[in-house]
Amino acid sequence: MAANPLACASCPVRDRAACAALDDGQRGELSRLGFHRSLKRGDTLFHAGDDSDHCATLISGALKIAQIDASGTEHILALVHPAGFVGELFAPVAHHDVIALTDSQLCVFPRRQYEEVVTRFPALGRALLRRSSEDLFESRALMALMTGRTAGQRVAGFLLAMANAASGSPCHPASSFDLPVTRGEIASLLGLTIETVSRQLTRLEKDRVIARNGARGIDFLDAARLGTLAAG
Amino acid sequence: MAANPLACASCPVRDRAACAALDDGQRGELSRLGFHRSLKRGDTLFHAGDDSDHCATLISGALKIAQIDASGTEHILALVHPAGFVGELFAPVAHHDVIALTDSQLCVFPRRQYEEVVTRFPALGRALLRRSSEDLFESRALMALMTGRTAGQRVAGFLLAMANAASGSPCHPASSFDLPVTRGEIASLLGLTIETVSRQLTRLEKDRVIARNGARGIDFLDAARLGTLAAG
DNA sequence: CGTTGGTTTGATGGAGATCAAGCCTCGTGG
DNA sequence: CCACGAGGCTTGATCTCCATCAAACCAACG
Repeated sequence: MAANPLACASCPVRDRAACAALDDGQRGELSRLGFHRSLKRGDTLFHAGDDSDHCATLISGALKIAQIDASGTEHILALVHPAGFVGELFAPVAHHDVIALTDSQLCVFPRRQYEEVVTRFPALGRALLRRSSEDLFESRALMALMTGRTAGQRVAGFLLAMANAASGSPCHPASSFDLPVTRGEIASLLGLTIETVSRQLTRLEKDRVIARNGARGIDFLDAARLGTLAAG
Repeated sequence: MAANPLACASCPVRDRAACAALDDGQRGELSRLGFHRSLKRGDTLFHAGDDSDHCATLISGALKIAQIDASGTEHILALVHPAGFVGELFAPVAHHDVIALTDSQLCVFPRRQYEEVVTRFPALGRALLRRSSEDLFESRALMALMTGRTAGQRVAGFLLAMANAASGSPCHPASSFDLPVTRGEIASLLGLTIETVSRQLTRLEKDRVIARNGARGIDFLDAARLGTLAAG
């Protein structure tokens, strides 16, 4: 949780994150309020129920937004990729847990001061609205991915989504990448069990649609086929 | 699609919708851009793939946001209740269909002009951001409601959610209300089949947890029990 | 090494999908 | 006024996919 001065000039997400909507002077002002924070895999950034007094932009790594249900099982509601924004500006307390899936770097801001900047620089508000709309669209896409689809369709769709996320641009998905999540996390995202996810992956490998490098590495051998499998 | 002048003064959602963030003068300006529109059950407001050139606030009634998958089945991604906002301000084309579930009244605005007002009145942008965040939270709640839960839990949770929506305030849910949706629409929302939804409802009735008035009416006989059933 | 956390594989059972009738209820027209 | 039909709803019988239970495997690490 070291409080370094922010180095926006060399920030890898400087033109994709919400703060990209600001000009240099405005960004400079915002940067004086924030600080960098590093998380290791498994570290918790926000805890459900805590005061919602900070927000953050993800610079590198990956986060999960999750919830523990009444029976103690974790449900992953969303993944956050670099340039993503987390934190609730309107609720007094956090609704969900936000946890690092891999080692991650963030820009963290005190919520109060961030809100004050939002009101002073409406362009930032617009950028947040755009991000929020995109998150909403993504959440609905995930819902569509889960409902009324078989385990095979869900896993295929998930792999395609991760390929897009891995390359940063949806136009040309990566054909070889590492999953940032464990089998259990995939299962939680897709509403399946670990075993079913594992079986679907071995099946895809047997059918020569993908190859696996260790537990996390994925290579697409037949991306087109994967697409038709996902579409069902 | 009659173009009446908007009557904000008597609008039933005037202090809950996004435009509530504006003062009277600003709202007057916005109102000159919009027009009222009535939809009958089943009417389509926006069609997936069409140019996203309008947005709207729901005054009364109920809408569904839906998507047709590759196999031709409709998936309902969200319900919209009065004071809700629909339309995409950032995408060039609509991602989803927006269809009336019951006869509905809306305020419709040309997107271009609405955006222009948003930039001029940042308070409106903030209000939209707040709405969007709430929609996002609701979408995630629906995801949590669907994943890893049995059919009984989903239906119970759905009934509670509808009771809250029917009364407008989450603090005191209605104990007697009409569902705005058909069995098929419930099934689509919950990722179940019509038959399963029907069976769960008859089961709840047999167990004296609810009573049914015709096909759409629901009375809670034992709301507490319904809550424990939903929690699982 | 042994331990630990994640992953794979196998055997079994059950919740819910699917297939197939029958049943209300409302609106239309003879 | 009643017959009729069309949607929507309920109920039953069967089947299937995935959860569950159980055990072995693998790699990293102290």
